[in-house]
Amino acid sequence: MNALPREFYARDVLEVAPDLLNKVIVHGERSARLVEVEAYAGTDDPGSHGYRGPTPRTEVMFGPPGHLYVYFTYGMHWCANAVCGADGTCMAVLLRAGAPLTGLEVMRVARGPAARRDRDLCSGPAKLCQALGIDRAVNGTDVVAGTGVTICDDGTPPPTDPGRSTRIGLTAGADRRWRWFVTGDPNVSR
DNA sequence: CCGCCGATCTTT
DNA sequence: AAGATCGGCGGG
Repeated sequence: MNALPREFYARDVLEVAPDLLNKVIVHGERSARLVEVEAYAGTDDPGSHGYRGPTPRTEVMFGPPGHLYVYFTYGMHWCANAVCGADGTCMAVLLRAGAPLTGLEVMRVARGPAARRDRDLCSGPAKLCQALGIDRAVNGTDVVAGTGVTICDDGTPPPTDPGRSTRIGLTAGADRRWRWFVTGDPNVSR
């Protein structure tokens, strides 16, 4: 299973986001197949953390593609994005949900008693990070290098006709249909 | 299954 | 003061 090359990410986020469906995110022995993503397009996008320009929090999104932008929200949750586009631009794909593949025992411990079923492990952006052990420690790390958090291609193609909708949980920029998901997958968030 | 509410703290 | 969320609880 090969890490996706840097060029994969060095494109417009609206091309990269649907292409990330069915790719595999790996962290140590834990892995999950991505089934739900959202695109965020920086300074043109009122829904993006980067809308008002770079800050200490968002500087990773303005950097080179193929890195992880991890942010903390609601006082308790981590969420992860794959940074896209050219260095200096601000584009990222929020990794919203995955189908657990390996390391399910470790994921269950990490997620705690709320995760009764397998589909409770990775079926949301903060659940995915908690299950995979993604937090501040891996913000800015390279997902191409093959060390640490890596996004891989195991040969499964993206769906030819993915589900599509507006993004979830936004007030600003809520009208853009920049969410893609694997239709019918039980791990897609609600 | 659905909807509401509180938790908790960083960022602006 | 609000936020790219989640889990528990109550009702249908």
